[in-house]
Amino acid sequence: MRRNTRQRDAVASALAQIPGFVSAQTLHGQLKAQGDTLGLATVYRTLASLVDDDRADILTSPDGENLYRACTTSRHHHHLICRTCGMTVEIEADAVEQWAQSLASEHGFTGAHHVVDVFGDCAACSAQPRA
Amino acid sequence: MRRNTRQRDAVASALAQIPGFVSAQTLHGQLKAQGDTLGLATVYRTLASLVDDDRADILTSPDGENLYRACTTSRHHHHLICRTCGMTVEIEADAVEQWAQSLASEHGFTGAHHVVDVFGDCAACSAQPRA
DNA sequence: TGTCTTATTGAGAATCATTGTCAATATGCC
DNA sequence: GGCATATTGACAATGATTCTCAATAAGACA
Ligand SMILES: [Zn+2]
Ligand SMILES: [Zn+2]
Ligand SMILES: [Zn+2]
Ligand SMILES: [Zn+2]
Repeated sequence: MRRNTRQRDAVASALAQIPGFVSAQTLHGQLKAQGDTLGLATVYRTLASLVDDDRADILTSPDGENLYRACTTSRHHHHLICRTCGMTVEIEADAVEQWAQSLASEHGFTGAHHVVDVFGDCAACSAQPRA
Repeated sequence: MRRNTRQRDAVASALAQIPGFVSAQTLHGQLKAQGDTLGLATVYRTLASLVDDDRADILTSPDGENLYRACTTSRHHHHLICRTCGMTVEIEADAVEQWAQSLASEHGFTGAHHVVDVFGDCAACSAQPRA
């Protein structure tokens, strides 16, 4: 049974207030900065459980860090991510799901998962001069 | 200037003989097993330079490891990867390319790149009992 | 409300891929 | 051959993530 704890709420609500993806480390830092005291390991565990419950998204940044984001929907979806400001658009694309599914089965693969993310510069960031 | 060394050749040819993606660690292990002596750091550096020269592909596995593969084509493509044995199928899917492209432009994104990889267990590995 | 079971926490150690250090070595150009 | 320097390798260092395990607290139940 999953118990409700102060820490779990703190992590979930902190995550919900952040517009883009954050790392566990950063989230932990922000929580501590605002007075919440909780262990880093707890943040990792809580984020993992949120992902497990489809209440958060996870993705690996180009430099190998795991980033998390509160899900607005629990349905499977993909992302369009601004590599400059981190702004994220959630994407649902049945065509891609079906493509991935049939691709895997055509080649005899089972238990297929897929990673489909699009990175670019959003309209706002495209208009800015280089950072 | 880039110099040709025994180690670079060893890494490049070892990589070329492997059908799928391998980690730097694994490749280093195989090289040592076949008698080549070279440092792990050298394998990392050489693989990075191969990627830099577009002579190798790199991707990050679901568990955060960097995997490398000798490029057979310089054309843009995706992969269907066995998470057990690393066997890889190269995929070209214009539909996905167009989808990603139009998705990005619909949302005002510029300079879009995408990550599209499918992981699963290949037919051979699916037939095996659990490792 | 009090008790009990056990999920959860937290501080720090441990893991593990990857990168940095730097003296020793080897390559390409003359 | 000789030189400048790119490269190597053994090892330390980094850094994110996970593990350990005793202490704590959530929730069920009486
Ligand atoms: Zn942006
Ligand atoms: Zn999908
Ligand atoms: Zn396989
Ligand atoms: Zn593509």
